[in-house]
Amino acid sequence: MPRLTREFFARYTPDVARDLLGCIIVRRLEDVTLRARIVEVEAYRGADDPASHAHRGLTKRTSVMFGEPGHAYVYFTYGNHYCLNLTTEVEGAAGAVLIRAAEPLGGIREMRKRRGVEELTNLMSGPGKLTKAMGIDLLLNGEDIVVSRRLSLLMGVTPPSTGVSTRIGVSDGGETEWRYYEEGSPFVSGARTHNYRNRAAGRRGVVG
DNA sequence: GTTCCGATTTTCT
DNA sequence: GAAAATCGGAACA
Repeated sequence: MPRLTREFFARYTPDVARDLLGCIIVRRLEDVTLRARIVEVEAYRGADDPASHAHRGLTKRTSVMFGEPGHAYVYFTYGNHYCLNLTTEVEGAAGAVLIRAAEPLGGIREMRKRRGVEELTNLMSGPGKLTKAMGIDLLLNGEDIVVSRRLSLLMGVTPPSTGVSTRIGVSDGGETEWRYYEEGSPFVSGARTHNYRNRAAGRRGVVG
């Protein structure tokens, strides 16, 4: 399978986000290689996007979002978790796609060990879980995933049915529907542990 | 320098 | 259903 190119990421962020569904994340560790198929993402842009870290302009933290497309933007949040994003848009314009959930494909034993849980659908069904399962932390912030050996993305097959909804966990995201997920996938965040129907099911486009 | 709070997960009631 | 865990970045003084 071909590796995703610089050009793939140098586009309108929501388009990149949607196209990332089905693509494969490859994480090479010292003695194991972990592979997972992306099933849920969210798009974040710049000044026009109040939910984005880059909304208030360029800072030390968000500089990666403004830089060359095709790099990893990793940040630490809630004092406990890391989140993996892939930068988009041409250099100088802010943009990134948050990888929210994936389907484990390879190195599952290692992922279980890192997560401390057995269930496949609970291994990477959330942005914090995903980074923990794949051993992704701030050391990978800024990594060029177009050429990196430690972290790379492979072209995949777009899911037959893609769901769309508002973004999760953002306080000021408005009605912007920039969350994309593989419809019906048990590996999507909240598919088992939460119950969207109790919250804002309609706004999230998740029914049943 | 100080304060506030988050693109979350887990655990307890 | 609610809250704790836990820390760095960004904003304000």
